[in-house]
Amino acid sequence: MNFSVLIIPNDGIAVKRNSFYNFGLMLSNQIRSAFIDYFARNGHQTVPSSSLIPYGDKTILFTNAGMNQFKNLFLGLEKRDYTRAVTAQKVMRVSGKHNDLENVGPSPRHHTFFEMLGNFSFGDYFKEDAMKYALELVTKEYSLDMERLWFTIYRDDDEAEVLWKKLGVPASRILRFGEKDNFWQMGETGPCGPNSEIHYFTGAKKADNTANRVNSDDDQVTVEFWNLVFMQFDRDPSGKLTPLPRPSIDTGMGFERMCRLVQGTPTNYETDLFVPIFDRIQELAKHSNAQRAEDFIAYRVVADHVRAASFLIGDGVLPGNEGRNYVLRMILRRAARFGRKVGFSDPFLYHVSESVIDKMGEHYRELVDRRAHILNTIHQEEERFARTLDTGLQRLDDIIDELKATSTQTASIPGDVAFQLYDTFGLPIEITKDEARERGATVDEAGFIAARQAARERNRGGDQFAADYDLRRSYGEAFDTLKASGQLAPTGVIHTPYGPLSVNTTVAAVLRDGLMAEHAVPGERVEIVLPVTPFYVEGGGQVSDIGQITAATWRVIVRDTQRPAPGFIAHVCEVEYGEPRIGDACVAEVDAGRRGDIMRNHTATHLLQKALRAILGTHVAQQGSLVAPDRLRFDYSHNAPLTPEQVDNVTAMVNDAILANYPVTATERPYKEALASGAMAFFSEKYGDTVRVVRVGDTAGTAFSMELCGGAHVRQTGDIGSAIIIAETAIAAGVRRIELVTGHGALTFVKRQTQLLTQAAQSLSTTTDNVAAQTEKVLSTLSETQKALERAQKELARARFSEVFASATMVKGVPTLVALVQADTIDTLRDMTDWFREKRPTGIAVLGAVVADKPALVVAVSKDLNSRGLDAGKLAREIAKVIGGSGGGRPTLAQAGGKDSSKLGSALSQALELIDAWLKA
RNA sequence: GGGCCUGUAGCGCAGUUGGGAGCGCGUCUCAAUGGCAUUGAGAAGGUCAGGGGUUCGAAUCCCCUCAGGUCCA
Repeated sequence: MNFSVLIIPNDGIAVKRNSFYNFGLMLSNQIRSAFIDYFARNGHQTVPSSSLIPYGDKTILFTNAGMNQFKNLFLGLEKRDYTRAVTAQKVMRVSGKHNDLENVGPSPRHHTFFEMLGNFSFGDYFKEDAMKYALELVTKEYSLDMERLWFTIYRDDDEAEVLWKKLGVPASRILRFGEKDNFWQMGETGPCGPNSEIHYFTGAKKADNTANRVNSDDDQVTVEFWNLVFMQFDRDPSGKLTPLPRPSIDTGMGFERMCRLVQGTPTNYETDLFVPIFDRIQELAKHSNAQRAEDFIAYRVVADHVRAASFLIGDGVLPGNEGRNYVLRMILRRAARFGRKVGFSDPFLYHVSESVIDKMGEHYRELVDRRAHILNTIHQEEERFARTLDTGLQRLDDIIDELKATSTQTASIPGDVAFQLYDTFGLPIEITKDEARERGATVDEAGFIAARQAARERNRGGDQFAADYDLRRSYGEAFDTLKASGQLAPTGVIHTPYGPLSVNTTVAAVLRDGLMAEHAVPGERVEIVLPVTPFYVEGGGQVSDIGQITAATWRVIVRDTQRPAPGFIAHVCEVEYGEPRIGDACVAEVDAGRRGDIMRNHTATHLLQKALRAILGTHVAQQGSLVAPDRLRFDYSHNAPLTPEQVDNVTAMVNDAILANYPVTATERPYKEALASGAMAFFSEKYGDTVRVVRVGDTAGTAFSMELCGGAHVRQTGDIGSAIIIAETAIAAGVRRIELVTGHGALTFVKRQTQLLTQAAQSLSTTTDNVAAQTEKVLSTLSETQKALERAQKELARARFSEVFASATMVKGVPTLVALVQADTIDTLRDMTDWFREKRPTGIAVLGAVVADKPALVVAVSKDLNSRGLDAGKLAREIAKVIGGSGGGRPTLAQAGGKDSSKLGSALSQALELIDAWLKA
């Protein structure tokens, strides 16, 4: 190890400032597990980190806090069988009030990706216990010094002060701050409350351990590391706070900071989370220790960004040009850029990623499971960036050449040009500057910044997520009311999508835009809630069921099925006749034919995925899927088009599985056990503690396919009938899409293809077997005939031209041909002027013809006559006026067109007059 | 979601107030050589991404769509 420890002298307060390599301090993995174990011992359910891609939450780009996955619990929309939880949560923050990408690197404490340790109480314990746990963990487990701790509380939260004191915190260490620092809220409305932050003094001199360093942004001697949020109010749209019946706890501890504090390092980057990554970079760069110290900013940027990229890709994000895909591309390119700065010229980030996977893979298994995919994706993006730089630099070189050619002074690249290179061609300004410097040119940086500012202002977009929360809130209220009144079971709607497709039940509620209504009238669009429903709700790519609900006096058509909150299912209906009312007995029936088609396609999706992995390799991972009645669409990671053979092989494997008529079974199992048995789980899907495993294959032996899936499937693969791939396309870099039809869809497809083939055969007067050969024959005959025709037309035109050529005259000693000819195309006219030129190298030809019912003129003037002021373009323009059109062209050859064919003759005679007049002058 | 750039022969590309679709590489044929490398001559190959509009006339100007690139939210 070539890591040297920064020893800071201390003047007497107990402090640990040791290298973890030398003194066996806690390593990051131990620091993480100490947190989790501590809360697990205290009755908390250990919940795995959720994906960085937020599930079912369109208001955020990335998971940005530990509480994200519990949002519905805090909002009261969801219940789980535990009331205390502890997590180590993967978190991404790229932009926001406290975070700017530009800070990452220079700043000792900003990261894009980091981990958030948190304990949560959902209406279980509150302030006092949360504080007690926090203090005990920090002082006993992490052995931080009580003398160095500071506690901030919200201005009005007297209770917090009393409780901290009760736990032994001196009053002098409890500081009060306002909303900005110590009041937390999820959004404009909803749960909120005061919080209390714990800070730690890291300085060496006792005299510096003062209150004014707490929450001082420019001084990181005293750092905040844990925020305890006391969720105790609900804020309504008017801003009024009402106490929550069951207050909750949400805490977040910055893991990297805690590692820094426990390991006593000057910044997060000297902890064992980053040092192995730095070592790898140094090894790859072949840097000396001095170079490594010199380039610390680049090391930090590369390490941070590769960490973030590895985790993002591990959670299913691919580099792209919008949303979170763009963020991934941006950080990868920023890392590559900093890499170039310190001497890397070839792709290297994917090698750095190896060290990230090695370091973090023990806790985050997805990194190890998707190692090849992660490394591959990073490598590809590095190469793509290299190509972008190549074309950008080429363009820049051309610009510099031009500047140098047009000016004798030092070439200066205008700001807007530099900005265009960046904005349009992706060439970073730093690289533009470097290249310019090497070529002895400068860049107008102020102009660049101004251009970028102007572009930002142009680009102001609109807000999108406004109404979402209010709507969710009204559904939540309706849901609570229905459960309270007993119209729905305490767990919500009983969902039976895998059972019989028709059930007898009663209407629990009629909703209009999420609000409770008494009844509905014919033609109206409402949502009907039933205590039990067989309707499938869109999920896992499978579309919602449609169908009907019928009662003695009314019937509604179910157009869609939605789940506004977990356990709450609404049927979007159109009233056909009668007036549905709450309490009416009714029969809910799923459109069974359509559902059958959907199930065939869903099971076929599993077979397809298995076949693709078998034939293309295990890097094939689902990127998205649509299971509709008429077809299925399957997007997966793979970086090349399938060859026809591969398509054949995949089709054969899927159909063999269908013909094998494997049974399809679904079982509920604990998540971990399911994974251990080899079931495939997907990126960005959210799974509960128990999962449904869909297995295709005989009960004995290895399964053909096994996936976690909540969808509806056929009972035997034979039910699928047959499967046909109808399209194989690219949808993004590294992602391909297959469309496939089964059952009725396959029949329809084959029928259509057969019809087309039969029609083609009939048109060709041959049998279907001979269509290909016959087509080839007809095409070659056609092409020969066309050529023969062209030759004949040309000969005819030549013959006509010979006649016309005889009428050529001498005007003022210049051979001149002005004539009305027969020609089928303008090209023929032009050919004729060429033939004239062959015979009379010096001369003028003006030919007119009626082409496609319109008058056309071609004027040819030999080059030597141009110098005498004769211009074909001018002449064409002039005489075109006569036929009601206009024309133009080059000085030697021009053409004109018009509308009035009857005037062609007079146009030609005018041409003769003009030529005569011009030659005279 | 918005801005900008690009889309022309199998591949890489040029195409200038709108007026004759080209270049290089590759492919095929013939010839020189005993054969290959090579050289020479010739040929094939194009819905100018797609659709609509303006114009006598559109690869070129305008609008829409699609695909790729790129920046921003």
